[in-house]
Amino acid sequence: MAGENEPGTVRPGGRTARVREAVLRAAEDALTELGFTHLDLADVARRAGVGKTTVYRRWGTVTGLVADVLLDMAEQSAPRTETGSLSGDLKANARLVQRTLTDPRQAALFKALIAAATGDTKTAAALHRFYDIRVAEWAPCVRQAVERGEVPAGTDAEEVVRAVSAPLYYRLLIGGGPLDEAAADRAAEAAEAAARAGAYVRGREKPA
Amino acid sequence: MAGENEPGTVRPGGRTARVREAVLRAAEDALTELGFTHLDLADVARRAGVGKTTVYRRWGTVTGLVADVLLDMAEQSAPRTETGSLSGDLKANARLVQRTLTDPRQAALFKALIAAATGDTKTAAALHRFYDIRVAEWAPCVRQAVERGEVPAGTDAEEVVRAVSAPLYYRLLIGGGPLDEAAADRAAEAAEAAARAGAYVRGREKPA
DNA sequence: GCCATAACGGTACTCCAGTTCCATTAATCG
DNA sequence: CGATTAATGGAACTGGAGTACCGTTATGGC
Repeated sequence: MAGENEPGTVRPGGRTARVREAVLRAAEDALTELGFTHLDLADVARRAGVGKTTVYRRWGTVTGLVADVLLDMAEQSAPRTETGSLSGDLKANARLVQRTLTDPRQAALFKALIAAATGDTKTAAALHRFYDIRVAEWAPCVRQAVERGEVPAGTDAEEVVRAVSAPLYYRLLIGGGPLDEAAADRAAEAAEAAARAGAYVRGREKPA
Repeated sequence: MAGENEPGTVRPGGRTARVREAVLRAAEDALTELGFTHLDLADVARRAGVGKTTVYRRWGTVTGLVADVLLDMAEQSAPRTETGSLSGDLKANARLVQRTLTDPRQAALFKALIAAATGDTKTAAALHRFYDIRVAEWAPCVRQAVERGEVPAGTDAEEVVRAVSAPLYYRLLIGGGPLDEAAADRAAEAAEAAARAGAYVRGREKPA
């Protein structure tokens, strides 16, 4: 995550790009294995087969490196499945999130990313961007439900998608209950029920 | 968070207790001001007016100290308000959480606590305990709603309370939208609508 | 293909988080 | 109140995270 005229901006090709790739991959591995707390930039450099001077010059701090990891992750997008019904789509989304947060390696990585974002504004912005993109990919299924009349007009599609994820992340980070398929299905059903009841209609004065 | 026969267990009175108090207060201040990332135990010792050797001996690591802060916070409980209706109670809860997470100092502290918990099992356990207690304090208002027939029998009261908080914490840590009263009210309404629809009934096979 | 220089990488250095050691203080038991 | 020793706290030490310096590599423009 280089600043204004930081190294890597004038000659971004060839070696510079290769170094970035290697360092970001190494950073993901290190975050997964060690977590945010025990991350050491010299260790990342070693894993990447790169001089530690380079890592310190281009990324500077652990949070700065994590911010760049997030920018990189935001580019690769995963396609969503389509089931035809709001219930089916939301459940598919919930299960995808649940599987991600249950996989030991991915769970560790996401925890590390979120922890890093709590301490640095730029990292937080990169995290928001990452999730905004992911949420936007799933929002269309809610808009289709609005068109089909399953859900009130004016419903905030993004907010419904976030409502599916929120309880699952709550368990991952805060509450710590089981993160199983039942939890995923409950999250999807709750979001759907709330959406049908009009809880996510934008700019109301009073509840329906 | 002393282990089996760590210092402080044989003679817990007098000075030892005073040191613990001073260190925990100083740790809260430091976490609030600097965040989890930049916390330094020597700095905490200085703030507490205590030898840094003592802090390292009794708490060892930053996450260890945070775990003890959480155990301490879990003891002091805040009473809830009662409005008589489920809608009113959940909204009161949502607004309380929203105000906490909006206050700059408290928000910083909670972010730091959650970030610390992502990296250490014991700290995570202490965090779960803290929130289990807070959730349990608010669960009765949902149980009363079940008795009044506002919500289906078999509804998991704790899960409803967690559902109110989840979207607010999602914004704080992950999504980053506005954390205002409208967001709080929406969270409360959504949880209520989902609860009425039976989304939080325990041990169902199929959705209602 | 050649030049100017952006970017990398090794080495040596600094500084402070975390440890070790031991003298001092005071909590608990009788 | 006095003895025992748990617990604290100062001071000196150590290792490694982060920095500075400078020679080497190879990118991008001509």
